[in-house]
Amino acid sequence: MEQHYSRDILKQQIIEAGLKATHQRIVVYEALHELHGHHPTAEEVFQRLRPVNPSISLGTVYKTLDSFAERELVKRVLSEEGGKRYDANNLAHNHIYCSNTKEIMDYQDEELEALLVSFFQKRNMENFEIKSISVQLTGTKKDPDKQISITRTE
Amino acid sequence: MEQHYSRDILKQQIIEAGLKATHQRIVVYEALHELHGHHPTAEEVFQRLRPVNPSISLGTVYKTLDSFAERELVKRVLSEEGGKRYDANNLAHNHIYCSNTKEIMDYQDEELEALLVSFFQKRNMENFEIKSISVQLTGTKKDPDKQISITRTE
DNA sequence: TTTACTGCAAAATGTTTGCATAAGG
DNA sequence: CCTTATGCAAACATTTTGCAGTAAA
Repeated sequence: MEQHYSRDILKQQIIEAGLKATHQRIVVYEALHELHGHHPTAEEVFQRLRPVNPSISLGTVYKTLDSFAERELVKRVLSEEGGKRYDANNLAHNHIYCSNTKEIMDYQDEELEALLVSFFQKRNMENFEIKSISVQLTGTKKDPDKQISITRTE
Repeated sequence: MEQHYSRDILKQQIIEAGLKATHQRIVVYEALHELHGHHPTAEEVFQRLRPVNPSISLGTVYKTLDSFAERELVKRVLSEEGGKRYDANNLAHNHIYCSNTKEIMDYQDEELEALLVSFFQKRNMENFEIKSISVQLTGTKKDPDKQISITRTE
């Protein structure tokens, strides 16, 4: 489940995005992978990094996340709560949001993607080029302490 | 296109939501209807109301929008930009987001809703009750000055 | 060596809170 | 009346900015 990314690989990706691979950027990027699916704010990334990197500054984390988002190394996550949240780029474009616990969970579903792509091919969007389609399920966990699981019935 | 809501009707809805229908709440609610589809922030609502209601305070607008959202009179709109945005409740759960102009446009599509509802009935969501499904199309307007139009081809 | 990035601190924004006064039911 | 909402100002939180010093390429 927890995937490992070596710093060398992360460094490479930062360089490929056209940015200098500073130590701060590498550890921010690493933290985003470790927190993948948790959609942290700049503050949360900063708090996670601080113990090990005492000299890092919050301003740098803000700037770093901004530049990552601009270069599409990470994506900004939609939020109703009104703070900027980030996630390491990945394939899951869909989110499940629990309005009780405020959790935002990633949700990947190939079949859903395919369905939507084919749906929007049949729609004629004049003057708009679709870059991505994402679905947000809002609702409530029946048992806040348990996980949500999704299986196909059919 | 621009739909009219009399203050009496708005007042009625506020009361039905279990809130006292103060003048401030009525004009905030009215502004949200007038700005429907524009997804304003508290600040934007405040600026709109100020000329006609010089005594209204920004704090009240914040509190009002909060209580409206809590009572589900209005909905909070998802944003990547990290500010709280609101909209009068309506049937369109889908948004089209232009990453160049930062516009968020409402998009209603019965057929899409039906497709998704039936899709998720076939998925077995353990421990989660879906309240609403919304689709976000991210992309770019080809001509920033023109409107986006959507037609069915098939 | 040159350019771009960092850290720091201050400023700018955005949002919430507490409380005395005012208004709704 | 009694309760709840308002306005105001202060507190708090979040994000951006400017700049001198530092590190990457």
